[in-house]
Formats: sequence, structure tokens, C-alpha cells
Amino acid sequence: MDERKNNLLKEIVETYIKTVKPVGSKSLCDKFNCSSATIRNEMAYLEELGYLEKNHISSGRIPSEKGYKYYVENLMKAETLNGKDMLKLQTIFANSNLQLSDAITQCMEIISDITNYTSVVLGNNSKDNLLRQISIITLNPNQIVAIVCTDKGHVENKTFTLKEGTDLLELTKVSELVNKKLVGTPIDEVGERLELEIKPIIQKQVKHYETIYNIFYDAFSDFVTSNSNVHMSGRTKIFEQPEYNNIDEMKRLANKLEDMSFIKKIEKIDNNDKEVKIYIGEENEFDANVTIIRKKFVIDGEEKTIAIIGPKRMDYQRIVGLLNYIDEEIEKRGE
Amino acid sequence: MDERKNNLLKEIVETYIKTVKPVGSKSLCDKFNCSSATIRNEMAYLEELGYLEKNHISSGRIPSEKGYKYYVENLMKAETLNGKDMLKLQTIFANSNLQLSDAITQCMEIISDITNYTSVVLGNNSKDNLLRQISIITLNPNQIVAIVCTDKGHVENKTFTLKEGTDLLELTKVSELVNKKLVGTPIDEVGERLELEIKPIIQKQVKHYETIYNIFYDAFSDFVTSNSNVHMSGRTKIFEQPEYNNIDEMKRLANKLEDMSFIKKIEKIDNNDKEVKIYIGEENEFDANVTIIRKKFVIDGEEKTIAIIGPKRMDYQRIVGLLNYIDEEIEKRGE
DNA sequence: TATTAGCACTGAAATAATATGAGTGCTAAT
DNA sequence: ATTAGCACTCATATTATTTCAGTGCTAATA
Repeated sequence: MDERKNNLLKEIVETYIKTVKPVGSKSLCDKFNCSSATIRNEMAYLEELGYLEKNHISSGRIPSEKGYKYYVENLMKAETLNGKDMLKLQTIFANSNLQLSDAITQCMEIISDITNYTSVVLGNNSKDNLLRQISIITLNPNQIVAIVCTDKGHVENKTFTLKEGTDLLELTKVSELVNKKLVGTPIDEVGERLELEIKPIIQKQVKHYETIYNIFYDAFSDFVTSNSNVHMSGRTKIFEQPEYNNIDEMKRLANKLEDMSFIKKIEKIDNNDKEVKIYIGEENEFDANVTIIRKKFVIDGEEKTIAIIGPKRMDYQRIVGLLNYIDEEIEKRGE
Repeated sequence: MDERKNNLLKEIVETYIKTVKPVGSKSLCDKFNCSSATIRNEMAYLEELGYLEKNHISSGRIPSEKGYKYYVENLMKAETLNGKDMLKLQTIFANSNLQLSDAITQCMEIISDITNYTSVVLGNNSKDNLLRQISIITLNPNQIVAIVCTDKGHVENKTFTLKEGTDLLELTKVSELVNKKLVGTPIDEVGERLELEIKPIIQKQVKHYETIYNIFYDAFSDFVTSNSNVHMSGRTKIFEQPEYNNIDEMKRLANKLEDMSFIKKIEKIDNNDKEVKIYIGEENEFDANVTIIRKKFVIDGEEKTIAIIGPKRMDYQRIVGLLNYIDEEIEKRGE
């Protein structure tokens, strides 16, 4: 891979990203000061290496997944933001009333908007969250709300209709007990400790202990399974991309984007990697026809994942530039 | 409109709903024991009245919006559920641990699943909800969560990072004041009363009263604008319908379904009508190419709206049957 | 040895020509 | 009031034809 071959591949990838049309040899003559035949020879070589592909024998070249990967790893330079985009993001971070995690969510909305890709923010893993407090609020003699709050400030709640004869006072007593004994426990372990430490105590002291126990158990288990930690924006934005000008492809992807359990996979791969990660096509577990660009942060002691979902022909320079910018802003704030 | 004309229209609408293909005269001869020419004469008459349409001069007939409307109002009989569907819904209502409002949400998910239409549940209008309690939970010396709970059991929360020198004790004091003075106030009026009744008091007694005042103000205003009262399922289901085998149409609708403010319009029209309402095409404010079937309930003193969004060629009998069934189950529970 | 002009060849995509058939409206007979 | 009969219409499918941007390869050239 001499310099000209590198430049050629770079040019082809970037042209294809812009135009979504196979790149022919003639169109590159001017840029490389040589004839189309020379370009064709070089192209044939790049195809042999697996970096380029053809749709049919006489079509122009398009980058292969391997080609994109090589481009991303060796040829691409992250873009520095243009003034307009920077301004938009700056105003969000400048607002000091905004919690950092909300600022990130808003940024991703903007990014989705200006790039026409889908964006995702994943956060508050139950394992990072410790129980801060459970409160019981009575609505009327039959109904109560149980509110669980974690040390990271995440709140979930659930309403219960009480069975005949449940004692509100006892309910409050148990909630005090739970607060005394279990505050500081990782949320996903609360269920277990409830069983082992709380149940034996209330079994002796409380009349309808089963009913009451179940209320607490339910309130916590809902927290662990809740979906409130996924925030997606521009779910339909990606369909503006020309590769989805095909109904079946569109439906397939739309369905996947509905399925939150699918989305959550994004944070699992390369779990501890805090760098900008780019998963192209087959490389990502979500869908072989998209690229996912991901970045993880730790904010206020809690891991947060942001990701952009777009076609394989994504504007890598721009997205990486945008994510780098967000990273800088977060660093600044973190001080 | 003699009886045969009614039957003919009914037959055409129902056939078209099933087959999505224009209905020709020949195919109806057997059912009506007459020749295709007779059917054609009748069809021409129904077209004159505006109940039927043609795609082109020599195509079969399809129902017009007016035709659907006439069908829905005069010809249709709501279906009684088949065993399988009924079983699915029954198991949901049979689970007495489930709050009624959650049961409804689950039902709508099932309905979306079995019918391939999109379903929506709209609830907890801020005007119906009265303040039950506001709690302040401290996460660390700099951060707190404000949790607002209403008498209907709806909870919203917001995390705040405190400005240097904000006194936690004073914050708690103000929260007690708010609880003492404003409990029972409709949520959407709390902001105003905060300004008129609380501000003057704390102005005198609290040092950094502006900061503290803003925390409360923000916590409540978020509640009013929150989207947590919309629950949609099967957002992509409607695309299984053959009328959306068209990319632009699909995109258009997908975008509308993303926009929550659009969806919320469904509850506003004919605001107090508790009957099953059917809005066909131009009749609904959401989109001229869909039908919306809506039903409102009052559950635990709070209004809840459910709606099904499908093509104009919706299976009206089935959907109305399903909604009627849900209605019955709710009545039963309400006792 | 690297480059390039030249040329035959490919295959997608657009355009045109043609056939098919399900449906209609209308007229005149029953 | 119904219907057989017939000319007519238009969407849809099929096939043939053309166009053109692109290729690979060979042989000449710098």
C-alpha cells in the first residue's frame, strides 16, 4: 500500500460516502493527474486486497467492509466541527442548570437531527446504582405508591392496590426497616437481601407479611428490568439514507429499532473500552447492514454509553469529530 | 337505499377490507343471485351517492371515506371475540396484582400484536392530578432529587446539582412548607401558587431563596410537560398493512408516529365523549390516510384514552369488538 | 518499469412496443 | 326489473431494443 493507493482508497471511500454511487475510474483522473487506465490498475489491486467491491462486472467500485475498516483505522481524520454545529452543542453545555447526563441526551438529539442518523443514549445500569431510599406514599386507604431512589438519582415507582386488611402502619414500618438495613446495597442485589435479611424479621413481627413482602419485592424487581435507561432519538432519521429506499430493508430495521433488548447489546461489547469504537456491518451484533459508533463515559460515577446508528457508508469523519467534541466538553465539566 | 343496496355495500366494504383489491361485479353474482349486470347497475347507483369509488374507469369498486362511514354507522356489527383472542385478554384482566391502568396498556400491546395496527394509550393529564407530596432526597452534599407524587400515583423526578452555598436544611424546610400549603392543588396550577403563596414567604426567611425557589418551580414544570403519559405499541405494525408498501407513505407516517405532540391530539377531539369513536381519514386530525378508533375511560377518577391507528380499510368489526370487550372487563372490575 | 491509448465487452437502466385480462357502461332483448 | 352481449378502457406484465458508464486487456509509449 504505497501512498497513492492509500490516497486512492481514501478518495473512493469519501466520494462514495457523499454520493452513494459506485466510483468510476474516469472521475478520478484529474485528482491523481493520470489516466483512467492507471486508476483502473490501482483499483484492481485494491480489489484484490479486498478493500473494494463491484456491483457487477462493469460497474464502478464501492468500498467493502474491510475497506471501510482500513479507512477508519488508517486514512480518516476526524473532522473539526463547523461553526454552526459547534454553536448548537455549545449552547447545551453552556447551560449550567442542565445535569450533565441530560446535556448529553440533548446533544445526541441534535446530532441525530443534523446528521440524519439514529442516536442512542444508554445509562443507569442497575449494578452501578445503590439503594438510596425507598418511600411509601399513601394515595388513599387502598392504594400506595412505592418510590425507589438510588444514590445516582434514578427513581422508579410503582402503584399498588392493597388487599383487604393490609395494615398501612406495618407497611411504613417495613419501609423504615428496609431503609435502615439495605441503603447502600446495589439495586440488583436488593431482591436477594430482601429475601435473606428482611423476610425473616418481618415473618415474625408482621401479620400479613407475605403481601407486604411482595410489594417491596415487586417495587425493586421492576427497577432492574425497567427500560427507562434507554433514550433513542431520530428513530426514523436513518430512513432518510438512500440505502433504505427499499421497503423490506426499512421494515426490518424499523422492527429492530423498536426492540430495546436489541439496542442494549451496544453497551455490552468491548465492555470496558472507553474509546470511540466503530463497528462496521458484520462487526456489530445489532445489524449487519449498519455501522454503530459508540463512546462510553463515566459521569458522576456512573457509566453512560452513547451511540450513533447509521449506514455502513456513514460520515465517519464527521461523527467521530462530533463525539470527540462531546468528550472534550465533558472533560471540561468534569473538572 | 333498499335492503339489497345496503347488503351490497356491506359486502363490498368487507371484501375490500379482507382482500385490499377493488371488488368487481362478477365476483358478487353468487352471493346476490343475480347477474353481474344487475350488480353493476347497483354499484353505479352507490357510486353516485358517493359511497363507492373507482381507481380508473374500468376497475372494480373500492369504498370511499363516506362509504366506510355509512358502513360503520349503519351496516357493521361488532364482532364477538374468538376464543383465542378472548383468552389472551382474559389472562391479563384475571391477574389481580396488576393495576387496572397497566392491564389496559398490556391489552393494547396484545391488540396491536394480533391485529397489526398501532395502538396508543394516553393518560394522566396533569389537570386531573393533584399534588400529593413532594420529597427531597439528598444524594450527596451537591446533589438532590426532587420527587413529585400526585394523588393518582404518578411520579416524576428531577436531579439538581446545587449551587455552592445552598443550604440543604432550608431546602427541606421549603419542601415541608410546600407540602403543608399546596397538597391537593392540581399539578398544573402548582407553578402559579408557588409564585403567589410560597415565594413571598421564603423571600423573607430563606437566604438564597431564588435558587431554592427555582428547584421547586422546575420540578413541577417538568411534570406538566412530560411525555410519560403516552404509551404506544406496535409503532411499526401498521407498516405490515399493504397500503404502506410505498416508501414515501411509510416515511411520512413513521415520522408522524414519532411526534408525540401529534399523538396527543387524539384525546382532544370530542373531548368528553366516552363512546367508541371512529375517525376515518379526513375526519381525524392526525393523518388523512388512517383511521383512528378511540375509547375513553375513567379509571380511579382519572381519564384514560386508548386508540388504535390503522389504515382506513381497518377491520372495524374486530376492533370495535375488542374495545367493547375491554370496556366490559373494566366495568366488571370497577364494581 | 510505470503509464496510457484504444478497443471489445458487460450489464444496469431506461424506453418502447405489445399482449393480456379484469373490469366497466350501455343497448336492446327478456 | 333483469340480463345477455359487446365495445371499450386501463393497469399490469412481458419482451425487445437502445443507451451508456464502466470495465479488463493488449500493445504502444515515456
